[in-house]
Amino acid sequence: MVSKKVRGSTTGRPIMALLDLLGRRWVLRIVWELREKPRRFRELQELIGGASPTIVNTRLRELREACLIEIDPEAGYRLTALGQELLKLFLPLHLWSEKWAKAVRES
Amino acid sequence: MVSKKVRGSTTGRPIMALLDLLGRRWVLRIVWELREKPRRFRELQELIGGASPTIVNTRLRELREACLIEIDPEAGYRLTALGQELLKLFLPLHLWSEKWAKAVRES
DNA sequence: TCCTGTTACTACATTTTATGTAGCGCCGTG
DNA sequence: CACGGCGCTACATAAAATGTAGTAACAGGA
Repeated sequence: MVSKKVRGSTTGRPIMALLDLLGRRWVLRIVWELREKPRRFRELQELIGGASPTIVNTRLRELREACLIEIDPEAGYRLTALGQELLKLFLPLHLWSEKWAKAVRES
Repeated sequence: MVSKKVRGSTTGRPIMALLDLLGRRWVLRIVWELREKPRRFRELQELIGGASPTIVNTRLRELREACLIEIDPEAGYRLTALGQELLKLFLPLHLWSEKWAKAVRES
């Protein structure tokens, strides 16, 4: 039973489960920080701004259960093929976020 | 001062502020549920699965401050032009989530 | 062998955030 | 003027995240 019941997603619709997973604190950030190369636990923790090890570990576990990241004992945590696909969908956010920040600042 | 200090995003980099905002509980879900048409407060609350009015209101305020949604007194809450752009970036997620769910199930 | 450092975590008390339920004030209809 | 729908707000309880400390495994050096 890999697709364990995720918080509030009782519909069974994948998009809801995904939005729920990605909407948890630090999850988007973790995936983002793994975009370049694998990272070790502590390195990752510092990159995302010093979240507690408790929650970092919890999220890493959830992401592993979701097949988005995996552990390479040689290199640390890295995105799976699936995780990389997801990241690709998110890359345009980087560019868009600049535009957004500008618009918000001017409002 | 619109770009108020968001949780943990001290870098000033827009992408970090954006990931932080979108990583808050219910935010992705709210944007998603506004994809088709404007929704009223209570309607939205039920669509996303019955989050408390307290938090729904908090998130709606944050999203308004981020210029992603706005209120139309006639119709309720709706995405701004900026919000719709963001949503467009997320639409591929819908299709991808099906593939992801399948892969996770088989793992 | 013992010391030191690095790794990935876990424990737990405190603080922050979300929930659940109730209810308020405003408006339009009958 | 009662009624229902609207967008909230109040507040006590419950859940989640933080901060700090510490554990256990492994590696290299004296």
